[in-house]
Amino acid sequence: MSAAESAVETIQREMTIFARRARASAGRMHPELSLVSYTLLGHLEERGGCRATDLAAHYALDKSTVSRQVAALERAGLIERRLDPEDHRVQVLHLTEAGQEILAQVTRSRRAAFRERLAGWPEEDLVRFAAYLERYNAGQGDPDPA
Amino acid sequence: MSAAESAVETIQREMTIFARRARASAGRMHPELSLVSYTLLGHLEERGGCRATDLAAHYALDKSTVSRQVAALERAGLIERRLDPEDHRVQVLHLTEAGQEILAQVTRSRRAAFRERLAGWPEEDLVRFAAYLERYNAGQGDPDPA
DNA sequence: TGTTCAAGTTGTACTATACAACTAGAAAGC
DNA sequence: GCTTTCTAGTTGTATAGTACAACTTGAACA
Repeated sequence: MSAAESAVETIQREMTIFARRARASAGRMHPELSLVSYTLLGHLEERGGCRATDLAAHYALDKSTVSRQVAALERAGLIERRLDPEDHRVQVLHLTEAGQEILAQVTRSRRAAFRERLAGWPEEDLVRFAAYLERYNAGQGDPDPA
Repeated sequence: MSAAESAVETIQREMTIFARRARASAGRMHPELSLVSYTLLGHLEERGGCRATDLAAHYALDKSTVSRQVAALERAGLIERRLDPEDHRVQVLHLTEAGQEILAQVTRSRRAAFRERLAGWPEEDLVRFAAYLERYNAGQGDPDPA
């Protein structure tokens, strides 16, 4: 096997290991916000509000799944729906203040965990690793072969 | 923010994106074997058989979860249980021939997907990316801060 | 105006998971 | 040697996340 084939093999194995562990540990670490909820809130913050359909398309989730997630986040007081005056089918979702706070808190906690995990890495390696991950995720084709 | 902090931020974000996508696409691509089943079969192959309790410990799963996974894999004819003659509480799990075939087939399919995803990467980058992932996953402390 | 399209919700089902209660067998203490 | 305690595994129950299909409501188009 060439060095390139062997490296692809390793990348597959390690990405799989990571994917398998990720959700469970995310749930243990942040019981107040699942990985999906966290992602959706983050998207809302980044975009400054969007529609449920946009979330579904962007994250390749069924609209019914998003609908229930959104309902739960609204029940929890983390987001609010605003009817689009232009089109009454559309609800534009926005973070509430509570939602912004929880999001910031979980982000801090996740960032601290990653920082600790990556402590001792030389800056040069961190930068390169980050670039590789971005390049991997930006790849075209199937969204993820994991 | 320093370059290192910014890189940690990116690593967190990209690992999260990957983790979120991984399971769904794994299910779509390999409906015959979930990510967990694939991992368990792989472990059995690597070890040449082991106990359900070992699987639970190694993958931080509840023993009841493993018990049901194992039952499903046995129903599907992919593994078999052998009672340990030394200790009648213990069942040693082994891949069947069918299990070996399915595992090999899914491994090939996954490897092809990764190879395609990583097509065009220079060998040097593949090798470095692989090394970073191994280093990340081997890190001590919390199993995964995702 | 009526047909078709789009946004969301709800009913239903399935998978993965955990925790708790249980059974069966092994080991240890007295 | 009997009883208590530990270990391996199963089963009952509950929850989260997900998809698909059927439906409702509103918009757009021909």
